[in-house]
Amino acid sequence: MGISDRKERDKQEMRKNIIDAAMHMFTHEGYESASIRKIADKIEYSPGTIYLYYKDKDELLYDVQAECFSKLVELFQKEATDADPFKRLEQICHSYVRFGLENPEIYDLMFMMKSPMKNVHEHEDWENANDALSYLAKCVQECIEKSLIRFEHVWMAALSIWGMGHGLISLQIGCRMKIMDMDSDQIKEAIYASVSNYLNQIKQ
Amino acid sequence: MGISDRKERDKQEMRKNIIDAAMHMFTHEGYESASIRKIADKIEYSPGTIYLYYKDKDELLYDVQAECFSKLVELFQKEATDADPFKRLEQICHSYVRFGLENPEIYDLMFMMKSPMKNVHEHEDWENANDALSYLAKCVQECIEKSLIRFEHVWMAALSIWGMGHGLISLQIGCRMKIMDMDSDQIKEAIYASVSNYLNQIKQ
DNA sequence: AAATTTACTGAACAATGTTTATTTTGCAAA
DNA sequence: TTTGCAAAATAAACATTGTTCAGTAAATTT
Repeated sequence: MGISDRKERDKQEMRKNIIDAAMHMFTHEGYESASIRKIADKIEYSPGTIYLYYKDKDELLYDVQAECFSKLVELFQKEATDADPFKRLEQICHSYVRFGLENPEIYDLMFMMKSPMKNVHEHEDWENANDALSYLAKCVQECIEKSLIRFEHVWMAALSIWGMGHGLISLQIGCRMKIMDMDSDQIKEAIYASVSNYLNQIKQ
Repeated sequence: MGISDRKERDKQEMRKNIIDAAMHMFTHEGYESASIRKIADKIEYSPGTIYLYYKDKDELLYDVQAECFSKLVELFQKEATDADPFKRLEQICHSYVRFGLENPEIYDLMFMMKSPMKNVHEHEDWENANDALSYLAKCVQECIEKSLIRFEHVWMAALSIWGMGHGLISLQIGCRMKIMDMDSDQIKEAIYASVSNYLNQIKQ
């Protein structure tokens, strides 16, 4: 059926339209401005229309999140390509930290906000993050196979590395680094340094 | 002046009243239920009254956060008392992780939510967290002085340890651990294991 | 007892996510 | 081309938010 195909295509196009508007709102005006009404305004539709394509805001944010993750994966593919697995691991971490610090609102949506995760139910998996996390996991696996890091289990290594990176980034984004008496630039340097230092500590 | 003293005491008492109600709301009904109106309802005042004691909700949440931090410090003082600095460090981390995993809403308020931090301005310090962080920092300092951990700078060690702990806890609270195909209990075990493992890695 | 300051209220405002009755639109059949 | 119908979009409404403010009650001072 050609017609229902086109209908489906139109629907996807409208969704893309909505996602793009939301994304733009997020990056340029900040999260607080990304209300359903303002997104609707931007694409020149009424607020109700968005609910013909998404059952609620969480579902929409989940799709925006997906878009963000594909940008992160792109970044990995561009910046983390060293043949040596450990160096590649360093590149991944560096890209990840920079991505977080330069795009705090987007990082928030991807790794901190609860609302986009509301529709990822128990025993379902979080598809959005699969590619990005696989990129890390594969690299970690190679590192372990070649005995480049002091870990035995891939998942534990990946979790620890992710944990360290995310911890520092999210403390900064959440303004908790105000406890340190450093200015913003010093803090960012400290975060990069801490992650590098950690990688050196697990190196063997 | 005795009268203005009593006035001040009354004011503090009312604040305590509000904080307690908010805290109870937070822990028992969850963050979403902790609206100004519901807090006002609980203490049997009108919503407007709360604004005679707090200029906005952020300021109120900041005070609730303070209460939470004093509970965390109490926990440290109860559970992290080993004479050996490294063992004490392990106790601190263990208490911190357990506190986070058992009180996700409170942990959120303390370490994740932006709103209570809105009134902590640039070049001001985040008083609420001082005692808790000092507890960690002092312990770390002793560890470094006795060459028990592979770190030279206190602040970098503290930041790294905090970063790792917070990273893992907040990923779990923010539902990001759904990427791992483990159930909730397994994930919690993995978090404890990762933190312990990290401490062993920095041990020297 | 009267006047004044303080404490509190309750209604209103603006903004949010969401639902629904109604209208507009697009398209196939007559 | 006109008619009828289904799909798409809207405008208005609802229930919540945080917050403000004019008015009222209470407490204190004169």
